[in-house]
Amino acid sequence: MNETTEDTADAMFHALSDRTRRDILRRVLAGEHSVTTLAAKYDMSFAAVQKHVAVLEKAGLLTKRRNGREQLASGDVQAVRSVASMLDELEGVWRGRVARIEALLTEEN
Amino acid sequence: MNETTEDTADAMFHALSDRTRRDILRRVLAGEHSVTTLAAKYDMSFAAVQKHVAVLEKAGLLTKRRNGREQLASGDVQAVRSVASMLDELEGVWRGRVARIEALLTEEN
DNA sequence: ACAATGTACAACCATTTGGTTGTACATTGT
DNA sequence: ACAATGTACAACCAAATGGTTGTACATTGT
Repeated sequence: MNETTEDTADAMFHALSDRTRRDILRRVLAGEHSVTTLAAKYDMSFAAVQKHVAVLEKAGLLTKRRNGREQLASGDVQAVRSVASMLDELEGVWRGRVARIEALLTEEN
Repeated sequence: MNETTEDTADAMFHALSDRTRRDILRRVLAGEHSVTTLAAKYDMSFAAVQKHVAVLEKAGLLTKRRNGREQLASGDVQAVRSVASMLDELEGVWRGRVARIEALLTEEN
C-alpha cells in the first residue's frame, strides 16, 4: 500500500461521496455527455457542475475529450473497478479474521 | 434509489475517503479493538481517533459493544459489501452502454 | 466581422472537516 | 475511598468543500 495508492483512494472515495457526482458518473458511464448537457440536468449553476466534473476527472473516474467547442465526458469503468477491488481487499481482511477463528475452533487440544 | 439510500451512500463513501479511517476499518475488520488500542496506533490525539471511529460508526461500517469500561469496535463486512454493490450497480450502467453499442454494430441493415 | 455557444477559472462565502485541548463521567483496581 | 483507565463530548481553529457570480477565451454559425 504505497503513498500514491492511498492518495488516489482518498480522491476516488471523496469523489464518490457526493450524490450529484455519483449521478454524473452514472450518466457518463452510460455514454458521453458534454459538460453543458450534464449541467442542464441539475438545479445548480454551470460552474458548480463543472467543478463536480473536475473532481471526478482528478480522481480518474472520468475522462474528457475535446470535440469542437464541446468537452465530452466519459466514465472510466476501470477506475470504478479499482475502487471495488479496494473494498475486496477489505473484505479479504475480514475473511482472514473468520479463518483464524475457525482455525481456533477446529484446533485439536 | 430512495433518499435514505443516497444519504447512507454519502456517509459510507465519505467515511472511506480518509486513509486513517480506512486503516481503522482494516484493523476492526481483522478483529475487535478498543478505541484506546486503536488510538495508540496513530500519531494524533485520542479525541481525533475517537471522532474517526464515530464517523465510521455513523456510516454503519463499524459497530461497538461495551465490555466493562472498554468500547470494542468491530468492522461490519455487510456494510462493506453494500458499498461494493453500489459500485457494481455503476459498472452495470457501463455494461449497458457497451451492450447498446454492440447492438448497433451487429444490427442488420 | 460579430453574436452565440461551451468551457474554464478566479474571487467570494457559508458550512463542514479534521485536528487540538479541556472537562466530565463511568468502570476498575488497590 | 481514591487513583487510574477508557470514553465521550464541547469549544475552538485552520483548511477544505460546495455553492455562487463574474470574467475571459476559443469555437461555431450567420
